[in-house]
Amino acid sequence: MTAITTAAVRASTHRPPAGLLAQHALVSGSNGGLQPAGTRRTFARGEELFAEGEAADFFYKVVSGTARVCKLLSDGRRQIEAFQLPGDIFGLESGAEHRFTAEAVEDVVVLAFRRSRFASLLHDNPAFGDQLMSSMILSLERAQEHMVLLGRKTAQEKIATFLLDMSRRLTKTDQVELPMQRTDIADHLGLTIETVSRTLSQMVRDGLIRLAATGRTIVLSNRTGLQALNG
Amino acid sequence: MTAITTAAVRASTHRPPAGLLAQHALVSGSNGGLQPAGTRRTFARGEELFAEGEAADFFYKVVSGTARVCKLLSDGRRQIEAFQLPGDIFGLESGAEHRFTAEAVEDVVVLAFRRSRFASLLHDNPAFGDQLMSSMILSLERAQEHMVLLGRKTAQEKIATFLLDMSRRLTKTDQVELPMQRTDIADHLGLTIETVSRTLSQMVRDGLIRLAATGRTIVLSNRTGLQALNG
DNA sequence: CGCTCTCTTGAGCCCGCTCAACGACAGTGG
DNA sequence: CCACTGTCGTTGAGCGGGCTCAAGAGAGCG
Repeated sequence: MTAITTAAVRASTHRPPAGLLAQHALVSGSNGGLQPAGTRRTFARGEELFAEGEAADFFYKVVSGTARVCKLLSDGRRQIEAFQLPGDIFGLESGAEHRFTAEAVEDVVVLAFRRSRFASLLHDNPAFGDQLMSSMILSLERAQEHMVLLGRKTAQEKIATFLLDMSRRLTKTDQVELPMQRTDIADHLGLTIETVSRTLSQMVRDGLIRLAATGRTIVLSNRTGLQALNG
Repeated sequence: MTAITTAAVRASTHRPPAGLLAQHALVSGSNGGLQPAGTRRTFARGEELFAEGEAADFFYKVVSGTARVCKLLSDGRRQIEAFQLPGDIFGLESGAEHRFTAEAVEDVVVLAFRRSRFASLLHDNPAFGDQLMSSMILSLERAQEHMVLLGRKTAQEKIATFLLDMSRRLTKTDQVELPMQRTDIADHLGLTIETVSRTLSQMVRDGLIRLAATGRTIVLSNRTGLQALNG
């Protein structure tokens, strides 16, 4: 049981999907032991998991699919703080309300955990507490890296970093099936959709990547070249 | 020391207490014996607390002064992820090494905690673990807000947000004594030093702020106007 | 087939950057 | 006391990367 929990911790760090499968087994296996069971919930593409200002009664762990956590400014400008992929934990707040909105980028299955039992979870189940702490640290590190990207990288560097990151988190191969559309990428990288599109086209011309007809499947044909743009 | 710790946690929380924050009462209500003692260390202006790539044996809590946590790109571009003010906890990593550099913006006094005792701290002292978890969540929330700023706000909005934030965290009055120089502000907000300077000058002309001769002391003479620029 | 949604491409503009000069101090040494 | 020097902040002139506005091309679907 302890070993299973440990595997779950690993799944939330930069690890291969292997750990992920173990965790699915864990959830469905419901041993009623050390791992607190969340409630399984499914959201369709575009659906809202929670909205800014709502009571933050739950936090979430992605089982499958992709969610985006974002914030809107008063005039409609949007920043996507992160894409939440399988294994990621998100939606844990210090205050009573969610300060960001979470939506399904594509159909997504999550485990929902009641925050009101947060303290008792931590105290009764140190292993789960460790997992949560690791997850928070990981989220913070991702956010820190992303601030460097947003504050100091050029459009080309932003896209290169994004593609390499998606490859690492999604497939670890040179072929990446992006779950999100260009608008989401733009709002994640602090660009406009036109700049994202133009930059990708330029990368094709430069032989760095290849684009499938739909535009969602991207082949990283020159990983070294992309890494050189990483900063 | 316990008094400092408790006040610091409160000062760094910008939300009304909710379920999670019940633990703060635990911390403040606990006797001094439960709070693990860190090692007090002092750094002079410009000194390095730790560098990117160094072993992350310690994490820190600011007692007085200001530190900056930053990252350099290969060509010298710099992003300051955060300014650490009294009460803030930083330098906790998921890996073995620090992924960012921390330096003293002005003379700074910190408490250093050994990370190797991290797990035992958490288990032997749940209150301290709660405080750490709250601190991580707070850091993450700050990082998220900052991503909105970096990705989607104009120079004027960035400066306005920064000034209001510094006022809230430092003095809570309309007169702010900035501990950092223009270069640091620029690298924090994803701007150049010239743009920071020009924007501040324009704000003076617009009657939003007043600048002392040295430039470090800023009076927020029109807080409402600044808040309108906040996004 | 028409409709919608998504993505791409073009043309021109503007905000913030680059390059450069200058001013205000604080130390420091003669 | 002033001259010299380094650091920090301000201001100006001009440029360019990414944005805005606009049109068009595919793909999916009824």
